[in-house]
Amino acid sequence: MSTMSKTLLPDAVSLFVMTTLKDVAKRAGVSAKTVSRVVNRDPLVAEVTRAAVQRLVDELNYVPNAAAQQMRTQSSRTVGFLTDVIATTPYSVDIIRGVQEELRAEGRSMMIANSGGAPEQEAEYWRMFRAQRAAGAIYATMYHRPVDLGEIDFAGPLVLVNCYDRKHRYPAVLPDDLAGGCTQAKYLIELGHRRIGLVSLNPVIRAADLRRDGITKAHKQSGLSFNDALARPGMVGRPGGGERLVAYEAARELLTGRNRPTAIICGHDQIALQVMAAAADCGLSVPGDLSIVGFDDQPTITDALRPALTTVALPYYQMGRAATLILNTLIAGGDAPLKPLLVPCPLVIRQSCCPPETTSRARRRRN
Amino acid sequence: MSTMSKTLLPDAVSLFVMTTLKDVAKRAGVSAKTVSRVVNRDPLVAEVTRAAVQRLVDELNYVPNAAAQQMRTQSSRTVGFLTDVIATTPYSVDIIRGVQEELRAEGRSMMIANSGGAPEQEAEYWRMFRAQRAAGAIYATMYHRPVDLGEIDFAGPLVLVNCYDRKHRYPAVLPDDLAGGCTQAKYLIELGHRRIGLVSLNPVIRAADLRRDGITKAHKQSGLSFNDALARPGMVGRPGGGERLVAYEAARELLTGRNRPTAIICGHDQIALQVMAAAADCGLSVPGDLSIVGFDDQPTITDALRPALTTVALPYYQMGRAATLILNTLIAGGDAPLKPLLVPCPLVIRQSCCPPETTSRARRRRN
DNA sequence: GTGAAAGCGCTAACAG
DNA sequence: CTGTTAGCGCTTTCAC
Repeated sequence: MSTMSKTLLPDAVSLFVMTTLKDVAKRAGVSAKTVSRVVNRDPLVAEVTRAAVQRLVDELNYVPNAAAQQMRTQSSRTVGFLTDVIATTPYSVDIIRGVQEELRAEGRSMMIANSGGAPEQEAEYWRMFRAQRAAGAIYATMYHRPVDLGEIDFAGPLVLVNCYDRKHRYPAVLPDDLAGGCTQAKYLIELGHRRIGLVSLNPVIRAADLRRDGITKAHKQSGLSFNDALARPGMVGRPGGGERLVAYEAARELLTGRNRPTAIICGHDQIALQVMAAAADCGLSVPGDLSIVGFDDQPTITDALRPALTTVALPYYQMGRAATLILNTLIAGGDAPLKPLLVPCPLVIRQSCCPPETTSRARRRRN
Repeated sequence: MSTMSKTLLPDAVSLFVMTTLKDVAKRAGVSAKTVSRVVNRDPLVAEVTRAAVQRLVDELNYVPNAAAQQMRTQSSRTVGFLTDVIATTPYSVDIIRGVQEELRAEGRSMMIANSGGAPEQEAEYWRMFRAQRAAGAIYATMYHRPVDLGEIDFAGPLVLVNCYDRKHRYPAVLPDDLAGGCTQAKYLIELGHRRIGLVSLNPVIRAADLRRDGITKAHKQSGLSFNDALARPGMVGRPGGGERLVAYEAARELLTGRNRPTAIICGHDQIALQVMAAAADCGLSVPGDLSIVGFDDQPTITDALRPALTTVALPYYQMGRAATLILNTLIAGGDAPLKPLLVPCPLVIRQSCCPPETTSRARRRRN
């Protein structure tokens, strides 16, 4: 049995008359304030009263009206979450999961909006967050990039995820792409590879540069140097409009050219997918003849590939949590780190890499 | 310049004192009600007054307090969106996009929550929606399945997406998996294939049965019959815990056995990925020696594969929109369809299928 | 056309 | 320990 009854407003917007504090108070024979105390766990209530009221609260299934609470306390438990293009990189939605997990811990709720990248829609949603009097907001992009937020129509604390404001006005949480690139290269170097190829992200993307720097750094740390002749872009065109995968062709070039690499670092798992296809078409076995390491760790690809793909994970879930922790601190009046928080990208070892020497032997062992 | 000023509550919860109706009214030298009229586009306001008030509204950047509106009108523009495990099937988040698109058209906002499948958390979130006095709710699962919602602590209208209540108490929007399976088979049959294999979804999943029925139906319609001996599960184990891909092994069985199929229908794109790997390892070229058709249309896989994967799309975005249209109708006091709404799954033709006769010739043409 | 008064459900401040 | 009063920001009702 529900305690709500349905009625209709003139404009046919449905309305649920729900149990109120007063209802509970009346039935309990106490004042509204006492019920309020019980519901809010105020210890200054006699145990007998508390129990009696609580019983009625449960029985009537009373849930306080958040709007009324918000009005009275002048404070909101709602946080706004705004994204550009949700789900272009599928697992980036894990950011949402992470955010929600932390919000839940603080008893906050999340109002979500997705602008599709259109500035007018963004403005509309900031306004919506303002209308809700959101206590704070998180702005997330679906790939790592700088953003121009301009003058935002929202005055609460704001934390950026996967992006950063060019003017550094807001705290940001970013994947540590430089270290990630370093991790990719280091792993291959430690396996013994010396001719390492790169089929990179779209060069116009910030992560592409950072990863490249990481790869160079890893080589330097081992007293080696990365051979630029073995690097090719795996994607070209404008991101979010006409971007094209050319990793297959790039990989074929690398694999049929002189000085064929024994391992290839990929800008992401889709690129790895194409590099694997190119290897197969060149008659090379993976990892026997060619080791491949991806980026992102998109389970639908990495687990499904044969051999399963060794990759570096984008820690979206952790980034969502980290951003929310910062936001919670800001809402509570605390301070945020001045510099972007870099979240590490862990290596996920599967079956697509092995030492270069043991080629045919390793391959046989594997079968 | 912002019109908000920041202060702190005793418990350090931040609060923004924002412009109110009264502020605008005072500055405009009119009553609060008049400002309310202007903001709500009530035509019964003198044009001069309207313009003057509007100017101040813009200048002070006044946005009505949704909580106060909700209290006074006893009606909420908020809709709750609850999911089980967001992002296990990556593109299922497109449901969110679809929902949001339709909500925006109605000026509603969305409160999102994700239970991870835990019943206690679900209960917590229904409570949260109740606290917000949400006008309605959408419950979405990340793969097509029946759900036991039990007694839900929410009395507003509820629409299910990608799932249905065993007791059929709520309207549901589902992908038309039967027709989808039919589409897969029909396409191959029309290309001329007569020995069609199937590497299916986990048999415990409802869609597996429906698709199978569709495949059988397509064969019947062409006066053929589907050969059960060419069917294998591509996934085994409990979904959402220990589920394993075995499509590679299944495909090898089919491809090395007698009566080798000239085409394989896959339960989803990851399965197709493994089938493609198996084909390559058996020395078969795709589509020359073997046509492959997937399901889901996960762009990260289908566009990245070489050859690009012909597949049947799961219409998540449309499903989200359809569910929200139904919800909007219900909120407005209208009726919902009694039977689940089946959304068609369109065929997306790429490069992984061709007629069976032209094997080697087609292959050469393609290169 | 416009304004004054009342009240939605809740809690802060204070009184008892 | 418990109750009373007042008011958060808005819109409904009704009067002018």
